[in-house]
Amino acid sequence: MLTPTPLLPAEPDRTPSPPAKRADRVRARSAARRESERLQLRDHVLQIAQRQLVAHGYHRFSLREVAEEAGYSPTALYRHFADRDALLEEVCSRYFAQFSAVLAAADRSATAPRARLMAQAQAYVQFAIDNPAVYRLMFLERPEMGMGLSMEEVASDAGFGVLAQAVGALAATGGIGSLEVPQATMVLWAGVHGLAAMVVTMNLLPPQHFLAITHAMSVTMLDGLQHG
Amino acid sequence: MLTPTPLLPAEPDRTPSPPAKRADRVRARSAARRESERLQLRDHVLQIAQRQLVAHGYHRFSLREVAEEAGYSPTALYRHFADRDALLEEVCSRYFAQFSAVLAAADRSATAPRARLMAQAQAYVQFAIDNPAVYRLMFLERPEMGMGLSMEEVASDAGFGVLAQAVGALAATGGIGSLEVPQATMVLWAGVHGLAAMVVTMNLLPPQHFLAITHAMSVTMLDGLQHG
DNA sequence: ACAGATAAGTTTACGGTGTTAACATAGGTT
DNA sequence: AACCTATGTTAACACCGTAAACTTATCTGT
Repeated sequence: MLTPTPLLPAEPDRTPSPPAKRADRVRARSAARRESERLQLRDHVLQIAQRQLVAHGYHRFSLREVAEEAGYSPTALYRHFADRDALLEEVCSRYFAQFSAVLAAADRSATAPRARLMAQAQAYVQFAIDNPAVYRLMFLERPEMGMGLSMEEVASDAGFGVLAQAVGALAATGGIGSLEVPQATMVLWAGVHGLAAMVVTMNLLPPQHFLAITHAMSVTMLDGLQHG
Repeated sequence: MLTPTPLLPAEPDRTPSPPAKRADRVRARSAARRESERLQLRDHVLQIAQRQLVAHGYHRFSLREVAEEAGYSPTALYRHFADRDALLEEVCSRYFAQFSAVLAAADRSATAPRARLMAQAQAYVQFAIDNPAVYRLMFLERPEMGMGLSMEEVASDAGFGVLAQAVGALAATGGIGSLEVPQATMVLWAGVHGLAAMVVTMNLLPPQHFLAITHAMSVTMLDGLQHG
């Protein structure tokens, strides 16, 4: 009379494992399923947000429109993201992974430190050309980014590890003159960042011109570091 | 019976100038007064917009709030400005004048081309540090800026005339190696623009650090140009 | 001098945004 | 069976930029 599931034979102790664990297992599996559903939904929403960001551009991005395309009411998204900014932050972090992968690939395309840095610069600006709205979101529209780091912390951040490492390699060959590695890293980063910012915010020149200028800037800076 | 102003003695032909001009004069003066009032109002609104822009930052800037502080209904501003963007555009253009004055002053603070460019770079980043919201508005939030110019047009634009001229002077002393003046100008501009963009969008380092990096970047680029 | 045009301001209203609060409900837990 | 929690919903709030209609003062032509 204590059997709680009268419809099923209950089949007690089919496995010799410690008793009363079966319920725990289904419970765990159900929890896992719910969790996976939750993640799947998050992923779905994030994919849509991502699509709309690149499609409509940064300024037109709207939480309500994401919700509509996802088939939810606007407020439903608040169960999964704190607010609009948090959602964009997540989109951001996904692209950060992709971005650093692109830079790493460019870095691997050459062996000499100088060539590695040239390739990275080219890939950096190319990424901005390919993903203007995303680059804008990642680097131009997040006032809370960083918030008082030291230069070393910035230069050795995960996103710029590839850059800092290549600069370190260049330094080992005596290629950065009197500057320290963090300073040189910041200078190089700021340089390409300036070009990328121009690409994504003002369209005064066609993209391939920017790639040419990127080349000119890279050789200029690398030459300058060497003689500093 | 043709005298149009009966309340006044009319005092005909007090001056030997051609007759029937008096009415025209008061009309002209009244028109001038109206025009001046209009300009004064525009100026008033623009000053408030300017203040709110630097006070609340770019993202919080609101046309309605400007109207309220100015003592008008929100829609009243539409008699004087086409829309919100036009208003910001005017604020922008005022700062452009100030900005290029700052750069020109820095340029005059030295005589050697290289020193002039160093001073300009420092003043450039300093301006961004002093007016982050304004710099953002001027260079980061105007997608319609430029719209397909040639590199020569950009480099010789009024705002960058000082820069381009100094680069020209540097070129005359053989200081920019194999690059053309427009390319070298763009490279230098993009470099400081990258630093300025970092200053106004992410606060990862205290401002004086950015000035130090600006110095490092300037010498690096100028050295690099010389050996290119 | 008077009628009409013009300019500058108002109120009202529309469609959009992000976000909060109150409610509904299905699922798992006890 | 009762309860709780997670996940949705709808309704509502406070903004935003902007268009349309209306009011009113000023200037203008006859």
